Amino acid sequence: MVFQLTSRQREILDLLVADYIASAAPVGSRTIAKCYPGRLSPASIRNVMSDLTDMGLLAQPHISAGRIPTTEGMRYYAETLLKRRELTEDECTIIRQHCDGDEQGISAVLQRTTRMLAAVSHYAGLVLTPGPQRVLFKQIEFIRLGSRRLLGIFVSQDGLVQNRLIELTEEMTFTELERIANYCNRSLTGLTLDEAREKIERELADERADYDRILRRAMVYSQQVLGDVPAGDLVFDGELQLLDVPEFHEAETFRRLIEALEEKRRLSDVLARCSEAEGVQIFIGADAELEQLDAVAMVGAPYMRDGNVIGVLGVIGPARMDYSHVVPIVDFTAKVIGDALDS
Amino acid sequence: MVFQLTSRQREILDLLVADYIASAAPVGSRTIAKCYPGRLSPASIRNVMSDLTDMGLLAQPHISAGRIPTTEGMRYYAETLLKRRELTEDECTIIRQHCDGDEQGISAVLQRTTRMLAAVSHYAGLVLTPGPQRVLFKQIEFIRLGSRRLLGIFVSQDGLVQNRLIELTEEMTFTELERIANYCNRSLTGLTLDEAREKIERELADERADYDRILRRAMVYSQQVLGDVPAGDLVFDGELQLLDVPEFHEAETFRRLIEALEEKRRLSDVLARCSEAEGVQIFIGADAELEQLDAVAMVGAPYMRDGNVIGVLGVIGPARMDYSHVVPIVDFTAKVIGDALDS
DNA sequence: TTTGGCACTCCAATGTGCAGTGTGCCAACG
DNA sequence: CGTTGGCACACTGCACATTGGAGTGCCAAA
Repeated sequence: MVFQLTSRQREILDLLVADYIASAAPVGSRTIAKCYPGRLSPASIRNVMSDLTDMGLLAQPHISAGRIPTTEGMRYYAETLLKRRELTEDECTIIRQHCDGDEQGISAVLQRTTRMLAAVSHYAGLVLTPGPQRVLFKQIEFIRLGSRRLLGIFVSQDGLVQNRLIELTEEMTFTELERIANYCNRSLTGLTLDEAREKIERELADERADYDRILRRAMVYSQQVLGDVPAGDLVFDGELQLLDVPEFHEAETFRRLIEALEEKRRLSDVLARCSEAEGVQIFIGADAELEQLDAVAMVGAPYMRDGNVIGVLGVIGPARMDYSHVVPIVDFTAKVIGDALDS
Repeated sequence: MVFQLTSRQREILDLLVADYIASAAPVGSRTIAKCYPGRLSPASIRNVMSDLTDMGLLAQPHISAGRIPTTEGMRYYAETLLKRRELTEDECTIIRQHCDGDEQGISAVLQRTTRMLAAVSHYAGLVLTPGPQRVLFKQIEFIRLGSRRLLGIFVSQDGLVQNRLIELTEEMTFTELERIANYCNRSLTGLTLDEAREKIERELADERADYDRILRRAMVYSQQVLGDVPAGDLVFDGELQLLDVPEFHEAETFRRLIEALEEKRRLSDVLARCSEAEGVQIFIGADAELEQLDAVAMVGAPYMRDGNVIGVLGVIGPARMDYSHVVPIVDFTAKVIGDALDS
């Protein structure tokens, strides 16, 4: 829905939302009048507020209370009125420090980023790690742990490491293992995880490949290793900080929120939508297709490696979030992460 | 402190605590009288309760309310009066299923165990993984990721796998790497992690070892890999279930609890005490040296491998916990885990 | 179009009364 | 002497009424 608002309506909506974000309480006409630059009387402001209510941008909790923005109103605010605050030097430094990959692989970097997002925003931080379409196969190796045990190790191009124990039905010599690893590496290098899995499927289905018992093993083992890679995982941190937010003070509300977040499947859909867009996106309430979570909002941005979107990061908090603060944080973090990951 | 109670006093304390555990509310004399086998009048029971109050085993929230057990009273109950419930067949099966190592290494098993403990007890489950004195070195390997990058992989005897990326200052050939790995494995096998680290320290300090540049590298690299092993880590699960407990309903209380749990250092001390004892231990309130956590209790038991205690597992919940249920769960789980880990 | 005034609505805080539950003490009982 | 019933008293929790404050909507005047 597109709204055509007069400049006065916009101004008042802006002031009202700003006040609501700070106070979490319904805002009355007098409050607005006090800080209105044009010195309008409360009565005039009431008229405007009444119009905005009719349009569905504001609502009253009860007949004689102040107004609070509806989800629609918040969205209009976020899309049209929001003024970004500049980040301080300190904040930039903190973000850069935490995202700086100290060469310990992408998952460690992303984990630290999640924590940093939570700390800087004071809400919950989240990061969606690259999905199987994005993870690039680099190398697979097999280490003998005993006569009948293997450790399979997968390394992605960004340093994601995954290992899996494999129980053998028959012994394998060192040279056989070497041959297996070589074969896998030769035929899978450069593929995405999805493509690699598919290729393995095909080779296993292909009867002719049966001619070499060893190569067949190679496929079976790498299938096991690759099957375990938790690609597209959703990492959270700082959920506890949401307890400080009045909206989630009550045990039951907080619990429902956390449980909804745990249900990662659905959240992933939202994040997928986010990764198609460019730059920061704001999802508010029902927008996010998270039923019963209309008090919740998410600020997310895709992050890239070498020009391709590979994941999403962001912040989850109350719909009444301090967007002017959070948006630049998320935006900047996504950029920094991208730079850190670029090869 | 040792209390000498008459059998009547014991009986009444038992009934009172049992009722309090079920109701979470102060218990009056009439309530006790109703289910008292010897058919005493409320007045007589009041006398006994008054005595128990003087002894510090019971307390009154206010002058004319029922009694609730003090921490001291709970401890007496746990140590002297507690009758274990037998586990049902179902519960045994569930526990066995979840502890059954499907050969994916000790950390996966312990993680699943934590979750299971939380699910079965309806409180928070916790597991302290083996510390550096307990983890046995089995193998270390180095994989070339590029001309100047290594992946170091450490495998413990129980299948704990740890990997670390290592940035090289100069190239290494495949054979050099092989020599390094062989040297490490030869000199460290069978040691505990602590011993291995110490030995590496010593060799590095020893100037004579300088005669071989390669062997010196071996020590430096393995030091990096072993340094990363998160030994003695504390794993939690099901904290959210504590929100259902009336004691932790309020945001602030719950928050403090979780924060105290996160402060793992102090908790580890308690767990260390637990691992020195044999069988299930119950820590209630200040007992646990966790200030401001007098409403909290922990039921813990050490678990063993091949006869040696290597870690602790247990349940954290309200002091008013259903011990008769939780104690056998923790006890049985520790035994099952021990069996699963025995080689 | 803007403004001040006024009646009206509703919430939140406060006070009051009352029923319920529990204690402590005492005198009586076996 | 331990046990019991009775009684005065204490405190909570709930329902209910009262009040002050904040806010709206509408209207008439500027």
